[in-house]
Amino acid sequence: MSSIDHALLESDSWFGAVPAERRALLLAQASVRSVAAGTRLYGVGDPPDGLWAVLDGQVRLIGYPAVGAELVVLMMGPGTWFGELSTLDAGPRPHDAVAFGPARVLHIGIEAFRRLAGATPELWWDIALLACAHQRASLAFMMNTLSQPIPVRLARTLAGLARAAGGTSIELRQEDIAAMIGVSRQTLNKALKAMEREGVIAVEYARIKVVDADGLRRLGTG
Amino acid sequence: MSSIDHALLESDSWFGAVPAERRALLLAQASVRSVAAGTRLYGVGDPPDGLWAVLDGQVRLIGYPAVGAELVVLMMGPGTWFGELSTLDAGPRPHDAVAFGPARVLHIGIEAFRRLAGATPELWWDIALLACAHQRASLAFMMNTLSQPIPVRLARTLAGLARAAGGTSIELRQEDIAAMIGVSRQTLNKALKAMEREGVIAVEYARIKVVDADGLRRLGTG
DNA sequence: CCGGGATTGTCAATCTGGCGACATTTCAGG
DNA sequence: CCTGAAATGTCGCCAGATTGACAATCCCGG
Repeated sequence: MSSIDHALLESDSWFGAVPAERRALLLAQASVRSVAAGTRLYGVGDPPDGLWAVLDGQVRLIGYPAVGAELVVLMMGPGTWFGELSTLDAGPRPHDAVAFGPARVLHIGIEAFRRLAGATPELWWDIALLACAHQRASLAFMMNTLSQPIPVRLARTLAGLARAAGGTSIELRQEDIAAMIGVSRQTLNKALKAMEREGVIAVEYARIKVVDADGLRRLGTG
Repeated sequence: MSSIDHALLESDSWFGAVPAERRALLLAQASVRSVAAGTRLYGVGDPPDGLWAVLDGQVRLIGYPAVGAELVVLMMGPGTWFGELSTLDAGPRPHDAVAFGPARVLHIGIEAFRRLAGATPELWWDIALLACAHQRASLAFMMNTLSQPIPVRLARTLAGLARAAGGTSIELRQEDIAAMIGVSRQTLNKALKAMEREGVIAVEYARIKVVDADGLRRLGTG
């Protein structure tokens, strides 16, 4: 357990707001898993298996709007907690959680969580607030994506990805970014190139570097 | 208070699952409001003002993706509860709630709810489950809308509207339905006509009648 | 250091949906 | 029953996105 970076976890706006004694309860029950690239932590329809957090690497939440189609619902970087919805309402998982690249994750099994929450019901309250935060993020995502011109969607998505990655380097194929904002790879490439010409980002191989974060925010307010 | 239709409210999958004694607590604090068409019950950014339910008519949740643009997030018919997100996390309203047509709504003020929940903390649990249900609905909506061909989105939306209306008659202008699935009125009209030719629906003036509910489901599974 | 698979850059052809315009139909109110 | 406002049905045109194709570039493993 000594490998858990407490400062990182507390930097998360949700976990950081959970009182320290309950944070300790959760962490005491958590196990660290190192997973290979592409590992599916859970899948659509699975029964609840507890709470997760990203320690290193990135985890994607992926939905399936239709057979053969994928939609990246959310991309999560270190410090982010997820999996609270099924933990709360005991319903099936609404999406896949897949490790993008090798990752280290924190896992609290559903039985362990229920045991904890049985003794400390405030934990239910805590993850309800996590659910609220994710609900707001979902709504914001819908607003971002629907009926917005592509450059704006792209700017907002990149800003979010950069924040999730905790830096200025976004390690994603253009194809993945295209899927996130719902356009073809070719169209995305054109938009990226246009943004690069404005000096806001630098397009590299399987990577986008944010050169001018303020410029990105400005483009996202169009 | 005698004008509250208990059978209607209990038919809601969330409220119906709340234990009867807590349902009674909530209803005892609720006031009935009759509002004119277009009344805004609350708006984006407002502080929390409690829980609501639709008794008669319809209420739309509307977001604003950009200046001048509207997005109907959710359309709610009689029996539906809403407003739990801000009630739970005390954050600002993420969208407007607007009465479509004259409506009767149930309202439990935020102070009243907090007083109730102070004495009966299980109420927090209850509305957390409501939040979960809405989160799942949001995710489903995202799957429906993003990267789905128009006929599929239309079929799913109509199926949902028919269910919300509690029958086979959907009383909406084509312009409103178009806004819900994010297309122009003209495009929607074309899709409606195509669906009518397949014998699944009947298009009337400011109204859609579902003729073949099974056929609608089939089209929504494309 | 070199070859092959993966990723990106770019083009032309095609298609889809948005938009403006306008005729037609329906409804409500005098 | 008549009239005007609201809603629907249908054009054609156009901007922009998709698709398929292919060359160029990059990275990794042997």
